[in-house]
Amino acid sequence: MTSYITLLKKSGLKATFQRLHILEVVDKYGHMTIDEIYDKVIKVHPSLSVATIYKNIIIMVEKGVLVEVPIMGRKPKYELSKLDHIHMVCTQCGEVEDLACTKEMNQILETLTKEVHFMLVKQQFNLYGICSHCQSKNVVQK
Amino acid sequence: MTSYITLLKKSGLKATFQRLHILEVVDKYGHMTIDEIYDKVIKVHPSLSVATIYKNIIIMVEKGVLVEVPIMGRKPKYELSKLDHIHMVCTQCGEVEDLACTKEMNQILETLTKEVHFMLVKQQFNLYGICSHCQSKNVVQK
DNA sequence: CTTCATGCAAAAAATTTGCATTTTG
DNA sequence: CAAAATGCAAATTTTTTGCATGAAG
Repeated sequence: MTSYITLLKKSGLKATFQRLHILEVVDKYGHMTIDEIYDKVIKVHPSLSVATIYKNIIIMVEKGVLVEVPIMGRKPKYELSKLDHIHMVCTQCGEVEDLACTKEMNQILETLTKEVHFMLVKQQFNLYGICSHCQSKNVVQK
Repeated sequence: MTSYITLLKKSGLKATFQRLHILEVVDKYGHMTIDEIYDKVIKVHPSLSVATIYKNIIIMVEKGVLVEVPIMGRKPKYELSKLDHIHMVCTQCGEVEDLACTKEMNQILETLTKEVHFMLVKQQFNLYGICSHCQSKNVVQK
């Protein structure tokens, strides 16, 4: 908790309970949509208003505390800022899992973008498929 | 034009003027948001309704004719289906350019996902940065 | 005690739906 | 012709805004 406070203050934001709860929930679940965050936070803080969620997500993304993870065919999710990594999106259950980027990949991308004079700042990789959990569920059901 | 007709019919969709215009516009500009598509198509087909745009984007994505390209902090764009490739998104002008995937990258991803038992079906890579065009504009302005 | 954040309600924007009419194959 | 698609208007859903009140530093 105390680390979230530091994080917010470093970013020039006041450490309100609403923000702390949002960060806690996002951290705990890894990747969440706005309404998933709202549903979770309202349980521990029933007076929370949707407007506050929206305002906070927006400002925390602006300040770099959160990162928006856009996903094909679904609502975007949000995660805590961390080193660039790969997202494995399960097209069945919608869950997102992280995978570390390899050094080789980063080098390849650096080379490729340099060739076309694109000033690379950030990368987002989404892999779509079926997660191991859904795969085993599918086998059982058949 | 005639190839779009074939494409639609192969996908089990009737080749209406509305759909042909949508495909033409998306093909011409590469990557477009729903309202960009609407704005362009309405010029050649003024009676077009927004509902038709939505219905068609949805069904053409379902049928695999179009692909949704989700983008951090912006509305999703749509493109014609083609081999997986990398998107370079300019954070300044919002334009999206394509970059071919390399064989090495695909192999790395295959290995990585196999390790964690993720059944990989499709990939989407977004690189965010400043396109060469905006870079030169920026220099001039300073 | 000043600045910033919240919550509420209203407004605006984006998307979806139902249905009568038209178009396509 | 039958099936599918369109256009319109209304209904939902999602997001944004303004402002009075309350909390944080």
